Amino acid sequence: MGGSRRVANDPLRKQRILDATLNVIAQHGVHGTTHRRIASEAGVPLGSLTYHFDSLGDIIEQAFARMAESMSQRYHAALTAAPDQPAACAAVADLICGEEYATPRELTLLHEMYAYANHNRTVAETLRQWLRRSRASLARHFSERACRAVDALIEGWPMHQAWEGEPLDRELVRETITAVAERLR
Amino acid sequence: MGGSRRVANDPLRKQRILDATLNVIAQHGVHGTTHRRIASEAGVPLGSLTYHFDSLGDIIEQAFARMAESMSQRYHAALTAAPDQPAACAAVADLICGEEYATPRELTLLHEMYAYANHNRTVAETLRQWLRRSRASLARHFSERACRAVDALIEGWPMHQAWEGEPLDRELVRETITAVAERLR
DNA sequence: TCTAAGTGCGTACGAATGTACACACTTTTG
DNA sequence: CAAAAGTGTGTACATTCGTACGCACTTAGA
Repeated sequence: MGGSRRVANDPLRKQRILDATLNVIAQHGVHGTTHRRIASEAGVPLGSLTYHFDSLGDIIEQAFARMAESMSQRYHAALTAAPDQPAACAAVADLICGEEYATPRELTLLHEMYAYANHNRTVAETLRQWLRRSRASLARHFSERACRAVDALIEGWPMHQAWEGEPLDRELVRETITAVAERLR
Repeated sequence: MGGSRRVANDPLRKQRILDATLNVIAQHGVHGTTHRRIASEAGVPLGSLTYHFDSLGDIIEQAFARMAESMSQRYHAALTAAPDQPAACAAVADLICGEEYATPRELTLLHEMYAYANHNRTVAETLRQWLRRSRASLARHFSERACRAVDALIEGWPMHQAWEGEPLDRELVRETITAVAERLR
C-alpha cells in the first residue's frame, strides 16, 4: 500500500496524446481515428496508448473532455471581462465572429463532439456540463430567457458561417444579440 | 448500345438500402456504420451493397443526400404555406419546437452529417445546397439580414434542446424570431 | 550493491472490415 | 429453342484494426 515507487519519465505524455487525438479527429473525423494514427501524430509508440488508456473510446472521451475544458475557460474569460450588458453583447459577437473561438478546427471538433455524444454517455455528460457552465457565464449579463436565445445563436451562427464562403458580418451579429437581449428582459 | 435488356427484380432496393443506412447511422454513428450492419438492417445480402454502390463512402454520401432532400422539402412546405410574416414566425417556431422536424433521430443524423461533411467534399456540397435552399425558403418572408439570424436560430436551438432535458418553450422561440424579424428589417 | 516493483514498449494475434469476383439465375433477342 | 447479356449473391481474401502481453529498463528501498 506504499506510494508510487517511481516517477514517470514523461509526465506530460498523456496530455500530448490527448492533443494529438484532437488533431487526428479534426483531420480525419472520429470515424477515421485509430490508435496508430494517434500514436504517429503524437510521436509515441503504439503500446504507449494501451498503457496509458483503457481503450480507444477512453482516449476519445478524455480528449473531448480536454477540449471542453479549454473552450469553457475561454468562454468564461470573455464574458466575465465584460462590465455591462452592451459590452457582453459585443463579447458574444466576438465569440461568434472571432478567429480564436470559432476557428475552422474548433468548429470541426465541435461537430465531431456533438455527433459522438449521441452515441457515448460519457461524452454526452461532458457536453451537458459544458453547456451548463456556458449558460452560467451568460447568466451574469442576460435574463434566463435571453440566455436560451443567445445560446442558440452562439451555437448556430458559426455553424452556418462555416458552410458559406463569406465571413460573418460582426455588426449584424451584435445587433441581433442586442435585439434579443432587450426584447427578452 | 441498346437499352437495358432486363428489368431489375427489386427496383426499390437501392432506396431501401439508403434508408437502412440512415437508421444505422442514427443508431451507431458514422464511425460505427459498416456494410454488414447496413445489409442486416435492410435485410439484403452483403454482396448487394457492392453491387449497387461503389464503396461504403458512396453509400453514406447518397444516404445523406436523400436525407437532405427529404428535410428540405418539409422545410419548404412549412414556409410556403405561411401567408404573412407573423405566420412565418410561427411556422419557424414550429419547425424548431415541433416533433416532426427536430425529432431526436433527425437531430442525431444532422449532427452526423455536419461532422462528416467536414471530411467529405460530396457531402459538403450536398449540405451547401441544402442550406442555400432553406435560405431561399426563408427569404420569402424575411429580409436578407433577418434570414441569417433566423437561420442560425433554427440551427442552434434544437441542438441545445437536445442536451437539456426539458422541452422547448414555443412561445419564447416565437417571440425571439419575431424580435429578430422586426429589428432586422 | 542487490532486489523488488513499477514503467514503458515492441510485437503478435484474433476479429472485423472493405472489396473483389466467380458463379448462378432470369429475361430478352435472334 | 438457344444463347447472349445483364442481375444478383455467396464467399473468400488481403488489410487494418483494437488489444494483450512478455520482456527490457529504471529507480527506490534494504
